[in-house]
Formats: sequence, structure tokens, C-alpha cells
Amino acid sequence: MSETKHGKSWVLSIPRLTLAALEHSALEVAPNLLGCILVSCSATDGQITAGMITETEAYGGPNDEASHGYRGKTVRNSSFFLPRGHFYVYRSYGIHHCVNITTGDVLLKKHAEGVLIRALFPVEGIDTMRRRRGKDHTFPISKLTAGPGMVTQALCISIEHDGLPLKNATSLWITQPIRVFIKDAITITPRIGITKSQELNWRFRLQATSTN
DNA sequence: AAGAAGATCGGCT
DNA sequence: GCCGATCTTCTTA
Repeated sequence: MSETKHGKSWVLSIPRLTLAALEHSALEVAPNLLGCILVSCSATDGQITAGMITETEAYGGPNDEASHGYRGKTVRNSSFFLPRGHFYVYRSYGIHHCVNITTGDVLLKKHAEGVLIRALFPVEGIDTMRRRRGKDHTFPISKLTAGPGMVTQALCISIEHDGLPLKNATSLWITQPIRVFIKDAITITPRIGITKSQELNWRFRLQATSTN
């Protein structure tokens, strides 16, 4: 266990996800990130916040019109074109941020691709998350990080993390999965909030539990 | 040059 | 369920 100013931190002792785990297509990696823990150690307030990934979406490749990389590289999406293992953070609707992790073979990658982290189940720093989200102690844990904009707000993820490599990062990283899930626990559906390529079932969600 | 759309969220009806 | 907030990119609505 590692010490923080608020006591022992459980998540700091969990091994990180290896780059090899990201060296596949986004579609293959997206379900594999379910059960991993996204950990944030904020440079602003030093607080550790973390949540188990419960919902992901794959984006990218040559035929995904919903992908930010579909029409090529721009200033905004350039991090999406980085090799596997980098965070791509963008501003959504002018207000929120969304966080992706890039995937793909480091040598063969021809198109931008990555996994959007859409939801977490909080496991550490819950009071900090509530404060950042402007909620009081009565706010249900299961709704704290139940959307991509909420995830970044609760974990203090913003443009400053855009392009950050997760290897050796001290402010933001992903752990190895802490549980093994049976295949039936994962629900596969079309992606949310898009108008193009809606026919692709590229969204992966852990089945609802007793807590949500 | 101007307008629409977008990987969202929260408040209001 | 609908709408507004607010910023970047793409299209010409």
C-alpha cells in the first residue's frame, strides 16, 4: 500500500496495463478495458481519484465515419494519431472533455484509432469526485462517473493530458483489470450520441450490478 | 463569411 | 423528452 496525505491508497499498488495490451485494434481493446482502473493523481490538488472502467466505445479505422480521425489529422485531434498508449483528450460540445486511449500496432498503424472511456465505477477518492462534480455526500456513487464528461470532471482530466503517454505517467494511467468477467456480463450495443456509422456495435458495457 | 453539427450534461417541462 | 451552454471543425444548409 502506498501512503497519501489521506491515508493508504489501494489503487497505487495495482500493476499498470502493459502497452502490449493496447497493441490491437480499438475494437479488440475496448472490451478488454472493462474492469481496468483509470487512476488520476491530480497535479492541481494532489488528490487520487480512480474508477473501474464500466463502459467503452471503439473508434477509428478506415471505415468509421464517426471517428474524429476519419477525415484526417487536425490540430484538435492530432493526439488521436499517436501510437498506442497515449491519451487523446478533446473538448466536447465546447463544455466537457472526453478521454480516449490510443490503440493499434506501433508499426502498422495507418489510421487513427482508440477507445473512448465513457463510464467508471468509482473506487477511490469518492468525496473528491463529489466535490469536483459539485455534488454533496448524498449523491449516489453510481452516478458520479456515468458519462464521458462526468469521468473527466471527476478525475480532473483536461486538455493538459492530451497526448500524454500512459507509460510512466504520474498523473493519469490505467491498471491491469482487477477482475475477470464472463462474456455474458458484457453488453454490446451501438455507440451513443453519433449520427454516422450507427450500425456498428462498438460499445461495450459491464452488465448492471446491484449498485446501479 | 456565416452557419451547422458534434463521441455531452443538467435543468426544466 | 427538449433545450441551452459553448468551442472547434467542416460545409455552404
